[in-house]
Amino acid sequence: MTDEKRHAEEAASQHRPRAKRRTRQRSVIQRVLLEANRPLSPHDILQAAQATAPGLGIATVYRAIHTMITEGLLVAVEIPGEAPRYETAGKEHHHHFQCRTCDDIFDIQGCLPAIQQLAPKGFRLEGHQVVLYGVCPPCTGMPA
Amino acid sequence: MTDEKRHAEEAASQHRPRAKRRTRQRSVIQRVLLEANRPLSPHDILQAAQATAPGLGIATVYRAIHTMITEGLLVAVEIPGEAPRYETAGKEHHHHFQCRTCDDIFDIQGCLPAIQQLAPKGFRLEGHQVVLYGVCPPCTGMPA
DNA sequence: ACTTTATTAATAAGAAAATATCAATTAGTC
DNA sequence: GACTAATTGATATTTTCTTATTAATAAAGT
Repeated sequence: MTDEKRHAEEAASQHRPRAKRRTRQRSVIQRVLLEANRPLSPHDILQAAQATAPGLGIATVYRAIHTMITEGLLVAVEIPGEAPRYETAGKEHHHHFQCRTCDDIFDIQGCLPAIQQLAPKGFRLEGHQVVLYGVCPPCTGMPA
Repeated sequence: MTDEKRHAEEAASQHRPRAKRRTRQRSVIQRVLLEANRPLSPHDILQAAQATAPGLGIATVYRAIHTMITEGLLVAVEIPGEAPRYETAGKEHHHHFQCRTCDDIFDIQGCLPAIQQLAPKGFRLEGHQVVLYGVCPPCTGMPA
């Protein structure tokens, strides 16, 4: 009856999972995102993380992304016509730049308060997003 | 030999297709886009056009979109996290508003020249896009 | 070290958008 | 009105991205 009793207790304790484990894969993924300091796609993350964690699978990347979003560590960055990227949460309001050569996304500081004036009468403005397009420093031939 | 001669002529004339036909379906699709005066998704177009052209298929909508883009009558409008919409070409530079209630996209007149200052040093700025989010007049309870 | 079970890697499956296929239809021409 | 080929409608297929499955692995507690 020991098993049954334990099961009953677990059920009573609202199906509490043992605990979140701190795995090597998840640590590597987190570090990759912190060091990149710009939005990365799941594939970007996989590529970068595999340097430190060989054999890492794409499913694990997606699972880690979901977990980290739930924990408030990551936010999704949506760029027109592109699959979502992800970057570390907590940054102050900012926008993004997409390089037309390498397709990478970069953070852009600053905003335009005047943007509040663009909404026509009758439209309730709740938020906005600015995306700049062009060529990033590396792709223009600059060292870094 | 009449047939062979005609074929030869056609081949010589660079495989010229007989002509673009002005079909009922394509006319209806074009009218829908003109009257909407805002970006529509292929599904939006299908829905609206079926009122006038019962039995219209989604494939025809996609084909018409491609044709019209090639002819310079339409342009694609990409909104973050959304499938592309399409609107009539030739409008002057403008941006878009997405309603968080109905997901519809609306044209927004005006722009922000100061946006040119947002690109950091080293980034070659070639274009930009602004998307406003909020609630459109109909969804706020306004008649129209 | 041993046990438990959350986590992983590999891959199948799913979801959504767009395209290809093909017999039937129809616009444009004679 | 008849003819020819572009076009259509219905549907299968492809493509891309994401999630589910499952046996094997490996954290964390004892």
